[in-house]
Amino acid sequence: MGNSPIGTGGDVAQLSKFYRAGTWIEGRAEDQLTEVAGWPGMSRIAAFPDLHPGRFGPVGAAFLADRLWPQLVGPDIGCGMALFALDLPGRKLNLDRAARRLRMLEGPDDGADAALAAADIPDLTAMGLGTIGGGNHFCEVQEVAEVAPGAPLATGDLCLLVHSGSRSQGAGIFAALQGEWGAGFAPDSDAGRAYLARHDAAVRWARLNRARIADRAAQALRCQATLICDTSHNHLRETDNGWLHCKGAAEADRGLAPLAGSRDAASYLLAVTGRDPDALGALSHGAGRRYDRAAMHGRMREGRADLAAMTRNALGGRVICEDRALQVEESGRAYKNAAAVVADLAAFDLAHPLATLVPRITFKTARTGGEA
DNA sequence: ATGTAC
Repeated sequence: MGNSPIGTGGDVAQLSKFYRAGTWIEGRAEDQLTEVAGWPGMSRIAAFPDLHPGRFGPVGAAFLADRLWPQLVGPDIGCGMALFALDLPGRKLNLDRAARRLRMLEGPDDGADAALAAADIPDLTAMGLGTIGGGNHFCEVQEVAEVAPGAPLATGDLCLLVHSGSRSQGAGIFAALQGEWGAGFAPDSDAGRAYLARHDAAVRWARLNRARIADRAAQALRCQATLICDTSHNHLRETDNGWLHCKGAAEADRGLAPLAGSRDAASYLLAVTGRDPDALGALSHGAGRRYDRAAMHGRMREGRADLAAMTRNALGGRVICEDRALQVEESGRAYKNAAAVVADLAAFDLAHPLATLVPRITFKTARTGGEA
């Protein structure tokens, strides 16, 4: 199911859509799918319910090709979601005190150099390691609400969801290409090999970055963070059938995957089935944007009182986002309904919810650091 | 996405 080959010509990728008729998908995102399906050497595409328009192609899809397309990965190479269990019960969380302490994430990571040296990642520096960055990135303390049998978390537990990537490292790798990817890179070309090596390093750096952020957040909260799962959603890798590019599409080969909601809506821990080969081993990574950044400024009041109210989320939790534009652009209203995304994934038997994770403190950015 | 441009 879900297959809808487009066009009548021969050289068009097979497109599989994993969303149902009632799911909100922007027309421009589907136009982009059609466009990328016609790129040379593109064989199969899987599109997921968090699909939305992006700069070089749609976000929320996986693309199988005979060559490398760096623009389908984008500048934030290795960006992903990592979920950690905290050994701190939800009933012990003092929201205001914890929010104050988490402000230390704004500062530099004193352990970055040592962490990078231990990881032995070639040709990248520790600059920015352990920091969240901007845009849609965040570090969120969540409380487990509902759980399904087999969940590695229990109701009332706290966890940490970190969404971040390779910061200026991946952006530098992408920028160095200067847009000169032509009709993609042949994997065995000098340019292709050089990009792949740098890409792989950035993917490792980004995973390390999420672990550093979680360690720093746990330190701020006087507890320990234990990794549950970490899935990259901007990367490419070689498969038996070609080069798989994931853009806003999570790795679905790890049994588990986090799916981000928004600051106003629950995230999910998913059990991944891996049953449908047309999904190309990928999966939704979040709710997906409903409105682009510019549109959000036309949709929200931005007065002092309005912005002050945004320090609380819709569920009584806290939001630390002391950047005026980002506060509006990353409002919960900018995102689609994560529960509907999860329902679509379940309907196609791609993944099923194991735990519902309610946002308690969303940390984006602070103007000043936190208390010691 | 970006130690955020001219």
